[in-house]
Amino acid sequence: MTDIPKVYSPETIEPSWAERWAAQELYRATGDPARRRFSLAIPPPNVTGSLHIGHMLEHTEIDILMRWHRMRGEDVLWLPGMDHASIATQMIVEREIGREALPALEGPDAMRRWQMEGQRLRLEMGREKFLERCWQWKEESGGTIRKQLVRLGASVDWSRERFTMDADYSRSVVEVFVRLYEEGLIYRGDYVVNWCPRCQTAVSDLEVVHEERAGHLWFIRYPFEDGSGSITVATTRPETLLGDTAVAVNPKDARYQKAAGRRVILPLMNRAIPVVADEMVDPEFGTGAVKVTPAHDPNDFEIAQRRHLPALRILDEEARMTAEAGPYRGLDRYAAREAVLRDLKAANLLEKTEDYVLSIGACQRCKSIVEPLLSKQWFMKMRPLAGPAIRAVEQGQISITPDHYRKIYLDWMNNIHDWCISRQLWWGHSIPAWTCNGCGELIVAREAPAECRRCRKNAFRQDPDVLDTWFSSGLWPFATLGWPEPTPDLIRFYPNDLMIMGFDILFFWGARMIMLGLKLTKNAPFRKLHIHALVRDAERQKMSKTKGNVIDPLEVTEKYGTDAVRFALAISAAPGTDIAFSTEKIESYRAFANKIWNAARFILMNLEKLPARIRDDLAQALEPKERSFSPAPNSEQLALADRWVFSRLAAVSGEIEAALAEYRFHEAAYLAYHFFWHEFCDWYLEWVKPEITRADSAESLSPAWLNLARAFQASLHLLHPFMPFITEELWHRLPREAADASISLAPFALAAEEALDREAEADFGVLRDLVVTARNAEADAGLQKQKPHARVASEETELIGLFETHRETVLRLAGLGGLEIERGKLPADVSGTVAGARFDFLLVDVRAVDHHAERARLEKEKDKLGEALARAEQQLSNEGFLRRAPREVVEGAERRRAELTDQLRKVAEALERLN
RNA sequence: AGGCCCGUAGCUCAGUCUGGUUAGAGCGCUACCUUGACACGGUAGAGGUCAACGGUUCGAGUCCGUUCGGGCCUACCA
Repeated sequence: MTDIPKVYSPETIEPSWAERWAAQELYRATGDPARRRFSLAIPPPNVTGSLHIGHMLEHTEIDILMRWHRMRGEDVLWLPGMDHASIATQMIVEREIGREALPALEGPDAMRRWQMEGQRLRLEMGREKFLERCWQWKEESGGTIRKQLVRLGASVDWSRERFTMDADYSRSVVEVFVRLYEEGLIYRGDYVVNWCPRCQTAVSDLEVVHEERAGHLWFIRYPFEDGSGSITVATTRPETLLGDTAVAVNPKDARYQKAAGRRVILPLMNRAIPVVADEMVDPEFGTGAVKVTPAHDPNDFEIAQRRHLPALRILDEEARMTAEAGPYRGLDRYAAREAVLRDLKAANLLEKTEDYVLSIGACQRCKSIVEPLLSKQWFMKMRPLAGPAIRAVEQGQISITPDHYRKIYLDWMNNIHDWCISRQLWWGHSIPAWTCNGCGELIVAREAPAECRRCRKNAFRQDPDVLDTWFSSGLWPFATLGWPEPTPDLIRFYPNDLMIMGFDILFFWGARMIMLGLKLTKNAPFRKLHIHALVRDAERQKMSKTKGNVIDPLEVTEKYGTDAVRFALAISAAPGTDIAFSTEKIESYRAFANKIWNAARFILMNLEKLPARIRDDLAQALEPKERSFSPAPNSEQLALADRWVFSRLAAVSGEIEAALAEYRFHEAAYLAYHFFWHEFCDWYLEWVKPEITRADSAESLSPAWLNLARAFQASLHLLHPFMPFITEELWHRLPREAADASISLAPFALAAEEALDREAEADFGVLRDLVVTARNAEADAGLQKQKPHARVASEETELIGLFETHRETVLRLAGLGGLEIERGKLPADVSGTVAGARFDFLLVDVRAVDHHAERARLEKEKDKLGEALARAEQQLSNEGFLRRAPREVVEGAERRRAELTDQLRKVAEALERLN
């Protein structure tokens, strides 16, 4: 029986619902062709980490939409999964291995030492063993993420879970590589790439984060070979001079007309190198002459290609000087810089040094300064892929929201560069390329070749590198559905209807998915791409572990309940604006959950008092068979409230749906919040309270009960996408016929559109105004406790009738002892008369009125009204306004003027009486 | 170097695209209320020259321009 606690404790109900939803496979997509489908693939979290608050926002937004679409009767697929996070996972596993080997280490340096030791041990243990460790890690960490998703109530289809390194998925990856290679869109070559000397791998442009740092610009003299003077170059990296193979000047630069074609002696190395002319050189910068180091600078590399200059690699994979650096061999890049500068100074070749702020690139993963390095890598040609991806967005096959991300996407696409896709790592998809041991032939194939097509030998070595993780993630929307096989799922659910992601991976992932999807499936991978906000802390700082301002979703979930956290996120999620998040915010929506709980508690407690037979009838009446509710005819007093609440339900449902359709989560959540708290609870529930708390034993289900139960149930449905747990729980506590059903599979909007009732809303509104006017008057008079008597008068016959009908309700809600209802106006000379637009109101027998406070209040009111009136009059006396403004605006102003004049007059009269 | 976003109540933000009532919300604050769902509550209230200046317009928080302040992104300036 009614053992409903006064305070809602989410922890007592959430975990069990979460498990039941998953265990019952409630969210398994049916594939039922009779229903409209709605599909979305989860942005796969990394197996490396557990979920953070940003994930929770993402999953909240997605889940709201998925639940909403499902409740609209659609066949919804939300496909879950994870990606293998090549570089990040490898780092973590290395560190683990290092930690095991050196358990005694501690202190700030421990991590780094473990990492180095792990890297060494990895090479020692070999590829196979290391990968075993990675898989082991993946099982553990992946399990954690899965548990978190379940706990957060994400309505995903677990039967279709995917991992980017599943066998089927890996086959898709190989297929894509081979196809693109055969088409010439993937190629291998020697280019200057971003090399991370710590991770020991190439990384793509996007994986390099730029940062401004204070540095220097060194001016170095390169003497002409013939001894006639010198040419001065400016550089931020003097140590790379050891690998210079030319000096370049702009051909149009008058200063260097005679220099081009001559030779200079490379300082310290005493090598003669040419001065070449190349357009790329900016005459404005530095001295207008630039040293050319083809193996360590992408620009220089291009110059070298054009001018047929050799490339000398003076730095190795660990950023130490190679044998090419002669006497500097073995030095670290920064030690080498010191040595070079010292020697230049000694040789009097360093002309000057200037302070200079330069932008420096660091590895996104480990923050080491990346080194531009010439090496053999695999690349994907992006221009041919970008064209269709630009058109798809420009022509609307894919819509990107909020709108300004569309422009950012197009801008990036239009300036795209080739993508370095090979990584010198072990954890990931091996590149399906083999080199013949006999003749060196390169063979790219779906499977290991049996014999060389050129020399017929049968010994090969496979390319040791793996693919960038984003290469495989780029296939996510279709590879998860079985592509390239035409599986039923692929046919049914591809292209996806929607993709939601954070801005930080728009280029990494979103753009590449679009390009690859269009290329490989001839289809956009999704029709809509929505970019969600970033969750920041209350001071709008980015959350980070080092700052210690992170909000851990599981922690706050346990403390405040998933529903509260979800709701706090949703109601803060205005498109295009970052979210300032705080536990205070969560607390206020925990209060909302508590409010819902207590409304239910009230209803359920009274429901218990009804005879069992009536409850059975109610259970039947709550089955939404016709998928729409409207108010059952009721007593005159209650009918208005019923009509009103169903009208509001119908209107609010529509507004929420409109907001959700445009990803205005904040608005949708607010609408549900405001309706439930400030309409359903504050007015409807209060209105019908006496009727349902009455203890008499009814023979049959009363319309009051039927309407209340239905309105409450319909409210739960509206709230369910935002607060799945509490709504599911309460929905089940209502009398039900089928115990195994779930609110998540029931219709979203239960109130029928026919329930929209403007007349009921208007009438209810006037009564509400009367109650509020009375409360105001009582508060002003300091009489909240006394239950004073009052008079109300109106010149409208209908209002008189309305007031008469609802006199009892008004008395109760306003806390009045009695109410005279009169036709006409109230005498203006009686102190305390409040004039509304449609009625006058007066407290009678008011003794202790604070005249001073009353006067102050009235003065203020008068000023406010006066200002508003002046504005209206000014507008109406303006001929331009009368001539040009639309009629309804002018009429509105006229009406306002009339109302304000009336109100102002009454306030002035009241003031006069006081004096 | 280019581009984007933001500046509205003490705090966090809606509202600006599509100009037109007396500019809203949540939290916080003040007063009153232990009324039989809820003090994670109820009732009422205080609090804003919408960053500044100029322009367009009958009318600007909303459109345009400039300035100031804050944040972000892209880029091969050696």
